[in-house]
Formats: sequence, structure tokens, C-alpha cells
Amino acid sequence: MLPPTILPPSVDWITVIFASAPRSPTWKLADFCLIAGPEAGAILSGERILTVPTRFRKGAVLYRVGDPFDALYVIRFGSCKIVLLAESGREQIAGYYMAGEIVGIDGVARAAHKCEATALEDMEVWRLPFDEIESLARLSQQFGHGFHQLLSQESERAYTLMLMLGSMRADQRLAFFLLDLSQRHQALGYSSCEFVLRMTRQEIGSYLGLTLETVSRLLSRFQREGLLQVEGRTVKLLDRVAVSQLVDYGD
Amino acid sequence: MLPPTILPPSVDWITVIFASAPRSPTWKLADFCLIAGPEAGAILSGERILTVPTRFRKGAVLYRVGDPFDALYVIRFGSCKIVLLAESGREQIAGYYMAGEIVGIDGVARAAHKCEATALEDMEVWRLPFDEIESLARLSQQFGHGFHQLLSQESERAYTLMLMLGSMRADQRLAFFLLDLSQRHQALGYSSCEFVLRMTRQEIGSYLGLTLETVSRLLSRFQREGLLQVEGRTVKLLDRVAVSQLVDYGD
DNA sequence: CGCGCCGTTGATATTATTCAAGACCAGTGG
DNA sequence: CCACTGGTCTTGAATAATATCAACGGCGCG
Repeated sequence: MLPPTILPPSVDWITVIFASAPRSPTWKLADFCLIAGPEAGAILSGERILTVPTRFRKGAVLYRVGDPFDALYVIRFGSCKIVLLAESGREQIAGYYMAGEIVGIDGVARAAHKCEATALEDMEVWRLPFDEIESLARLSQQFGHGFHQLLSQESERAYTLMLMLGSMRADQRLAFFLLDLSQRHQALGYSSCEFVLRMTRQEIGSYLGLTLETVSRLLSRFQREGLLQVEGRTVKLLDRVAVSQLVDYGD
Repeated sequence: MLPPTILPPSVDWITVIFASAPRSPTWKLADFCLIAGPEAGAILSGERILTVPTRFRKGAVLYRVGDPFDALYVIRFGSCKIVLLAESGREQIAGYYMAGEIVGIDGVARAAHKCEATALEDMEVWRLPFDEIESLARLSQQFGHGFHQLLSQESERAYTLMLMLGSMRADQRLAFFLLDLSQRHQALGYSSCEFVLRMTRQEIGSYLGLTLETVSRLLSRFQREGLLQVEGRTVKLLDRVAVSQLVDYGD
């Protein structure tokens, strides 16, 4: 039932990942790795995990629609977008993932990826073979539960986006997006008020269900109103309160 | 680690659920239950599962936002809506679930429900205690994997809705919705061309990110164009091909 | 340098919402 | 039995929001 036991790894991958990966607000990688506990070492060899940190250049594709699924990826650094591609040519960005977050869950349900993941900047990921994760989940109750939460957080994230797409005006969506980015940057230890957009206006538009022109216009408007300062892809949040109120009360 | 072994149940809940629950297109309840195999009987008592079939009257609430999460629900018959409620009062229907489908996954990530589930008609559900599911998932590799797929299918469903909300026109969304309903009805063994909407125009609108007036107008238009026939909440699909084309090519 | 992609802004068109009125229907109480 | 009420649904007209079309400037890169 379990894979053959392997000698204690010379390098404890769990500790290693924990030590060097940044924290994420939605999913604490620390939890994910630590809760596995010492039992984990017994079934997972250091090499199997550690030999596969992979780099992707900006624009490179981590996986395409239909690619066989067999691993999740922890983002070491960099960021990527997750794109839904319908047969009809319809296209929608379904997610934006940063360091410390985990991508690839869109492949679990069908053993093949439903989306395409593309690096928005140079990035490095750690590959976590899915069958090993599942073994670990069976071995440790705590880890198993944490893993189930991870899977389910993916739907929570999607729900939040649905709420945005289904019930917010364009300006509220953009405000929401910027606040989300801000929070996540802060969680990574970066400034929460000044950050760089890694997506083009086009991509942001696709993510928010808007056209690129609308995104551009709104950024200009926000700047005109003193909510923020935009310079290309660099955004400086000036009035976080006003931006939050825009999302919540929409005036 | 495992709960104390319990004598073989007099009633095998797995078989029972399988025998009486209808099939669902997205998640085959049959798979969910059958893959557990005979091992399942060893840790799950018949009573613990079987004593909790619950009925809800139309309009009754299965769980509210913030309610502690400890079980999933298999719908025996009836249907329900899943509603997202933001603090700001913003509201969005995030899902519509029919017989054979499983609701409650929105609670997994935080041990508390993120959504509210409300019966759209009289319904009966089977309660599946989450910790027992997790035990089973640890015991059986096959079941565990199936369970992980179930969790992940919830995000797939949400992704599909995101694609709809973010990239389709109003008429395409409605067409998409009707086709989805049609398929799911067919999978349950009912007619795929004539069925009853269990939601009000208002609820359909919320689900599709539209106002109730728009939904009403579109239904009238579709009828005028000969795509379907509407009589209150009864819909008869007349030209499925045209409806599909509307979604895919949008003319 | 020139090309392609990116971003901005304006004018216009389209789409969907909002506001408003009235029909229908089921349930309720006089 | 009837009138009344609240919720639902339809439809029209006016309005607001967003997309589309178009032009142009800028930047990075071969």
C-alpha cells in the first residue's frame, strides 16, 4: 500500500522547504510542510523531492490544458497566471499565484490539467509529486487534513472571484484586485502600498472580466482621484481606506 | 490513529447509498461509494451513517455562513442553492446542486462554512461526517484519491462559472445555464429537453451575474426566436443546437 | 532603426441596469 | 366567496455602464 520505505534522507525536504519558502496569506506553506512531522521523512526521500526545483523563464508554460497531471508546484519565487481556455476560443484568467503559493490543483479532478499555467516573470518552483503527497496524507492524519484544506481553499479562492465577477462594477473589481495584491505582497514581507503589476492591462482585464481599455481608464481615474499613483506597472496605493470603501459601499 | 474497529455493520451503508442515489454527471456518487471497497465496512458503522438522513422543507437552510463544519451532505432528492454573502451585504449564488451531488465542501478549508445552503424544494440529504470520510481516505488509497478528486471538482465547477461570468454576454450565460441544467437532468434519468427551474428569475440572475429583468427578457427572446418554450418555471428546449451555438460562437 | 506589443485616450455603439407599471397567482383572513 | 397581500414575472422607456473602434505615443528588443 505504501511505497517501499526509504532510508532517512540526508536532507529533510520538509524542513528545507519550510526554511526557504516565504509565507502566503491564503495557505501557510509552513503549516503544509511542518504538520507532516517526522513521519514524513520515513517515506519520502530527500532526492525525490529536492532534485526537481525547476526554473521557468518569463512567458514559459508550466503546464498546458490536457497535460497529464502528476504533481503540484510550490512557487519558490516569481509568479504565474492560470488561464482557462474553452474549446470555443473563449479565454479567461482564473488565477494569479505568487511565491509561497501552490499551483496545479486544477489537474487533480481529472488527472489532466484543465488550465494552462504561464510564468509572468522568471520563477522557480518545487515540484511535489502528487502520489507522494497522497501517501503522506494517508500516513499522517494531520497532514491529510491540511491537504484537504489546501484543495478546498482552491474553491474558496474561486468563490471569491465569482462574487467579484458576478456582483461588482468595473471600478470595484479593480479596487478589489489591487487590495488583494497589496495584502499578498505584505504577507510576503514586501511593501503593501507599492508594488509592481506583473500582468499586462489585457491580462488584468481578463482576470476581472473587463477589457484592457476599461482597466487603463480606471487606473487613470483612480490616479486622478488621488487613490493611487500609477507609473507603467508600478502602483503606489495612496488612500487604502478609500479603495476599501469603494469595494464595500461602492460610491 | 484509526478509530476503534467496529463490527461489520448490519447494513452496508456504502451499498445502500449506491443503490438508491441517482447518478450525477460531474461526480459519480457510485464511484465515491464503491471505491471504498470492503475495507470501508471495517471502520464505519452502519448506524453512524444511516441514522442521519435528514429532510429539509423548501426554503429551509442546511447551513449558514460561519456554521461549524463537520460533514458533507449527499442529496438524496431535491435541490439547493449555495449563496455567498459578503460582509458588505453583497450576495451571489455560487452554486446549484441536485440529487446525487454533494454539498458542504465550502466548509472544509476553514472548519466553518463560507456559504449558506438553502433548499429550493423539499429535499432529503444524507449526512457524511467529515472525520469519517477522512478516516476512510486514509484507509483506502483508492477512496482517498477519489475523495481528493471530489474536493478538486468543486474548484473545477467554480472555474467554469468564472469563465462564464468573466467572458460571456448575458444571453450566452443564460444559454449556458440552461444547457447545464439540461445535461444534469438527463444524467439523473429525466428528460433533457423539458424541465422545471427551481430558482426564481431573481436567483437565476444572481447565479449568472444579471438582473432578474434581464433574465426574464432573455427567456422571452429565446422563446420568440423559437429556441425554447417557457411557461412559468417550466422550460422546454426546442432547438438545442442553436442554443449551443449561441454559447460557443455567440451570434 | 523599425517592428511589435503595450498603454492611453476619445468618440461612438452596445449592452445591461434601473425605474416604473401592471398582470398573474397562491395563500390568507374576513 | 371575495378581497387583499406579497411575491413573482413581464414589458417598456430612460439611463448608465462598459465595450468597441480608432488613433497615437512609448518602450523594448532584434
